[in-house]
Amino acid sequence: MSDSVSFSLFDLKHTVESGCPLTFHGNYDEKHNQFSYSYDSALLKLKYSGNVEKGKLVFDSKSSAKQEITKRFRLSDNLESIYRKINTDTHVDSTIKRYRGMRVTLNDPWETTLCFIISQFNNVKRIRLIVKKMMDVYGEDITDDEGNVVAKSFPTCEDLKTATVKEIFACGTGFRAKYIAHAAEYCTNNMDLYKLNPGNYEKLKEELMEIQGVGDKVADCIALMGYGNLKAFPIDVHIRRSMERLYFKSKKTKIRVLHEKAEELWNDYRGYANQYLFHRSRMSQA
DNA sequence: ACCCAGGCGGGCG
DNA sequence: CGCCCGCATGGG
Repeated sequence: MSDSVSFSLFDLKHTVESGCPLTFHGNYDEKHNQFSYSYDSALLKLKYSGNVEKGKLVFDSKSSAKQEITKRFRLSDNLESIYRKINTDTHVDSTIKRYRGMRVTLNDPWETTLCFIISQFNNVKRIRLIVKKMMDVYGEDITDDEGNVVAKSFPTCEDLKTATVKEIFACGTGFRAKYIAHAAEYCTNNMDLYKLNPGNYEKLKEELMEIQGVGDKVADCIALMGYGNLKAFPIDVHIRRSMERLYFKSKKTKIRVLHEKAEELWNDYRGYANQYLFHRSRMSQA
């Protein structure tokens, strides 16, 4: 038995290939327009039908799946309205047209934290490799009706809290291993990520930065993709280059000034502007 | 071979 | 404070 969620304006491909946590832990099949990822001890398989303007996601019936999908892909966001708010210049305009329907995703806070600690000084392809390895080693088996292992769950911070730095290093995490071990321990014993206030941008970011290995940029990634705070604006090399070229005559500009500019231009929706600018920059580089 | 990748913490001035 | 450096690893 199957169920579905209808949407207007949603691009599955660019959304799941945007470098969000789903990119790292899920699997996208472009040929069949399908995406699968582990959720709630099961493998959730989505089939995309229709087009970017109007269509539906079809999946095997499960009580909480509909709610999960709507929430995860932020299908309740009014994208047209957000586009109007961030469309400040011709570069943004052409970017939102090119990747029309791409949505910011809302992911589990711990999963987002782990993914973006791994992301530092790294590239998307290798982040995915490392995350998959971590899932393989520390995740729990997800089985089908016959008992075959069809996937692994994403490891919780508790799943990781007893892991040694050496073991985590063996997953290919490199110098980030000590950060991951600390984060798992800290988020299990000292900070409950699920009790932070998603709406208070400054406070949220400040609290996230108490975790070793979480700095300004990673905290913004977690605030945006783990808590859904659209004021968050992660500044990485791609964003930095794009903004310096577009708004600062290609001059080297301080991170603080770039944050101020993003707030001035896109205000409460700068996280969405970030997603589009980042994606365009990364795509055109590849 | 060389360069870069969704940066970070630590150390120094 | 701000700046500079080292850091694991694999793909172009």
